[in-house]
Amino acid sequence: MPSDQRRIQPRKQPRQVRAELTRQRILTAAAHVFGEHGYAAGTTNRIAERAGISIGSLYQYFPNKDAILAELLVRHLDDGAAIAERVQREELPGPIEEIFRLFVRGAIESHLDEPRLLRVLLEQAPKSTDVLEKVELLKKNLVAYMRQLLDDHPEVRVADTETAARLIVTTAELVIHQLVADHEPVDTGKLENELVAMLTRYVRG
Amino acid sequence: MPSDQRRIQPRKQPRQVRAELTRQRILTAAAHVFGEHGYAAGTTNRIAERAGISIGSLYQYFPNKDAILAELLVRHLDDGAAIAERVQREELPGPIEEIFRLFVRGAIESHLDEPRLLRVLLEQAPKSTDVLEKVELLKKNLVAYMRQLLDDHPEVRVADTETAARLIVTTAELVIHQLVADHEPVDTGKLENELVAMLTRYVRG
DNA sequence: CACAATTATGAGCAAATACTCAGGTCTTGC
DNA sequence: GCAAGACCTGAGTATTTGCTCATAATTGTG
Repeated sequence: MPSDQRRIQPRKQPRQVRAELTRQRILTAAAHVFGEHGYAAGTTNRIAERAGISIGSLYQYFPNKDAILAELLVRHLDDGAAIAERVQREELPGPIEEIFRLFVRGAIESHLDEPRLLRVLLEQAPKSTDVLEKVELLKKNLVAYMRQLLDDHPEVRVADTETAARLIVTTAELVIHQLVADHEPVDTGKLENELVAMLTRYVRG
Repeated sequence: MPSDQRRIQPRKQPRQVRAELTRQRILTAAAHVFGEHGYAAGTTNRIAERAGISIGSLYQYFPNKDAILAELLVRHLDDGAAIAERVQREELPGPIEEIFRLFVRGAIESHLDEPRLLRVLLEQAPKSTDVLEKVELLKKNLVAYMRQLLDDHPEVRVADTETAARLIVTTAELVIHQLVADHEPVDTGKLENELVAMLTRYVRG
């Protein structure tokens, strides 16, 4: 007998084209609404209204409100993981500045559309065990990779590479989230340059 | 005729000792509850329960839920402003590293108790015009001061001091918020050292 | 002690909102 | 062209929660 996980799985797997289309509409609308109103004020009825469907349809594809936000978050995390892997797969004999630049640029790019949503995702996302683990895992991987990079690269001159790696990953993540979604957004080119400069000079000592 | 601002002012000014004591209890309880459950799930009934008073008493001193969180935020901002002023008033002919250290240490210290609350304050605080302006003002002052510092100090070698100042203030604020409240909190001494090192090396070029 | 002002109480109201379900409409396969 | 299943609808339900108000308890004052 299958375990009781009905509350997380969607009610129906879409089998017709219009169904998949409805699903997409819901997610797109949810991204907008959550980004605009935050999680609490982003009501399911508002999402359905924006998507141009009825509230009933929404609950045919998502068992509850959390599941919608969870799926948006998972998508973003998968994007981030893909970017990180891509960077890690490339050859990395060049100066550490170039490696930092690849990371920072990738991170900035993945935050350009829907910047407000992403802050909501990470700041107000319900602390449901499931997705939070995924967040932690991705971050731990990033920190671990960063630490190895610091350990191996000849240019690097910091003593505590563990703390340094954590600081670097945290800084890049937070600053990008904040400044991209800011009221008076910075020029992303400048942001990239300055952030890369800060990180590079830091590890060079 | 006085404008209709009854909804923001507390219902009563405390005139007896026990009243002021009740007010404090409410704020202390609210700090705990908001820090533990977040803003939305931090219900007024829960706050009253934790404070050991009735829900009615709570609404004798605060006109609504937002006002409680607003007062907590204002208190924190005033603390921050006081620290910033104190640092700015001191003589600053020394190396820029020492100035950064004063700032960073002050910021870390003011986040040591109730670190979770502070994240809630800045991340989920309702965007009520009133308090948000205070936040923006404090931040603008900090950025302005930092920029002047960068412009004047001989050690500094960054081209765009405006962007640099913004990056520095944002970085310090966010990283401290994040890492102090983290699941596996960093050693604050290490955090101070590494953060100061990063900022210093950045502006020295 | 009297009695007025201040403070405390908590059951309950009104509004918001996540979610259901009984019954429709559209698509598909034969 | 016609069932059968897939999809959609939206008024309504159950619950949560911010907040009120009539009443009671406590404190200050003469």
